[in-house]
Amino acid sequence: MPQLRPNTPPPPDYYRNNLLRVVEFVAHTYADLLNPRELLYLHSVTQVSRDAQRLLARLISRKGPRIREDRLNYTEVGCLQTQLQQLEQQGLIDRNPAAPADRLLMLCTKDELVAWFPGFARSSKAVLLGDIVTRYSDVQLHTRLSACLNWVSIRQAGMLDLLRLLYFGDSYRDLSAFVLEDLGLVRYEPYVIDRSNRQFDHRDDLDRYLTLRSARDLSHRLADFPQLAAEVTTQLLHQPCETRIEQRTRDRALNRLGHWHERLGELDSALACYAGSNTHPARERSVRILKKTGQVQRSECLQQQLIEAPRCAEEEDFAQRFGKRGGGVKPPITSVRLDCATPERIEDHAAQLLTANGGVALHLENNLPLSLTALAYWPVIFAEVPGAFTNPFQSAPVDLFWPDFARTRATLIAEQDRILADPLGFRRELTSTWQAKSDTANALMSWRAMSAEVLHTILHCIPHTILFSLVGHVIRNLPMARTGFPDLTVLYGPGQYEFVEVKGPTDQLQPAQRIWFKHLTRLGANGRVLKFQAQAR
DNA sequence: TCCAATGAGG
DNA sequence: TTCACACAATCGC
DNA sequence: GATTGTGTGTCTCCTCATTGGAAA
Ligand SMILES: [Mn+2]
Ligand SMILES: [Mn+2]
Repeated sequence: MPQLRPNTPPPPDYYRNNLLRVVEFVAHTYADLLNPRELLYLHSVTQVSRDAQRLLARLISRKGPRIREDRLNYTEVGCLQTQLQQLEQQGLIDRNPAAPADRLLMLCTKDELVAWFPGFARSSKAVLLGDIVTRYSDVQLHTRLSACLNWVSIRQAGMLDLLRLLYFGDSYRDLSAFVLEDLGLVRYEPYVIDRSNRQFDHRDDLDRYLTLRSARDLSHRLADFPQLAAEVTTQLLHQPCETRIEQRTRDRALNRLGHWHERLGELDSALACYAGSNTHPARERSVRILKKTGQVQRSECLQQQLIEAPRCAEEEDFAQRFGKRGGGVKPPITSVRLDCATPERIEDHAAQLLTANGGVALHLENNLPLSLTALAYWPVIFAEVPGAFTNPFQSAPVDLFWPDFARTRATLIAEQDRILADPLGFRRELTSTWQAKSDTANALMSWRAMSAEVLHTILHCIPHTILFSLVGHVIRNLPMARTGFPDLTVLYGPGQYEFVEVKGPTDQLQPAQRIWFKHLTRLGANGRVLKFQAQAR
């Protein structure tokens, strides 16, 4: 039930109510594991006046970290100064807080800088800013700017990050999720939140997660803090992990650190990182390093382990091919000379070429297998398995991309397969789900790419046996089936179709793409690579 | 004058 | 932050 | 030609206004 219209003012309490919903959910769900400081923060938010809450909700949605007071024009907030004062007294915002000079100056437009700091050479804003910074100290600039304008910043922004994490289950979404839903742009599956399986059961779980996340963030910015690499490495190697989310976060950070050490030539440290990680591509990297450093026997031994007990498809493919040039299975390749310079995307060029004599080429990539799987197994994906739905606004169960997703739901999948096995049932299930769930958020579904028309053409041209085995493969192997599907789905007519991966002159088939071709062959589907070769001169 | 980039907003 | 591409450097036959 | 490594671009709605820099 959309309650918002674009460019039409929402009810005065709209943004405030969204904020309070977050606060109430967190207070209700996690009261037992929040510390006194955090509880006090929640209390402060609920205690300030209605108008102050309205303003706070607006401030939270602004970019920050510093916001100019003269840019706070909100009709629903009465007496701005009173509310600012109250928010400050409650410790929720700071007014005119100190900050590095260049940051403060960025609050001003270029025209304002010219007016307020006369005597500086007129040039680009960046240069002007640099000139002013070298002339004044941070403190001097603060007093000078305070005479011209006022600004505020949200205090304890970390508290709001925590609120977002506990409400949404991740840190990527924010209060705009409410708006998108209320505008009717996104719908959400009406699942029931599993109150007996919280995302974080004890304070320890939360703390471990936060520690891991900061380590992970650091592993992304090692270039800025190279001196911290060693410390983070040892910390991660000794970090206990209890849940699989923790394990995965830790593994990915370790893989990143390993890669960093590799680039610096610190191969022993790299090996240590990879040894502590249970996730691809840790063992592949180890095989390479061992080979490169002359430890041939250890390298081959590990490679043998990968072949005998691969942890994922990528490992298996790597182990089969490493050291054997031109080894492994190869998809059929058609080579074409690239005669004219093509300003357009190479995939579009290929699409035109392939459909010159009729048919339609769709640039869907992974959207084809994933969206079809979403439609075919919708009830399986949103089945209320214990612990799968712990937060509002989920577009998938927590474990959608975990290796045992399908095992946990084996019975449900088998039931759904009985419907899908029949060609008519398959078609009915997909089209009716499309209509019933249109625009409902599903991590596998791209509603834009898989329009009703596209879906009908696909069902019309690709044989049922192929589609059925394709989605069956995907739902059972989501971690690997998520990437690498060929660029183009080309539909010529009933029973006449092909999946085409387009390659430019310098492009090479990627491991994930090779793996998909392997499975397409096994499933009996038509697939090939269309390679454009540079014009010989 | 035009334009791309950015941010605010529903 | 993700995935896939573009491009460069190197390897091995 | 195959392989490996590295850097990059486009994204999670869509529209409007503002800003700052460049083209004309
Ligand atoms: Mn592609
Ligand atoms: Mn391609």
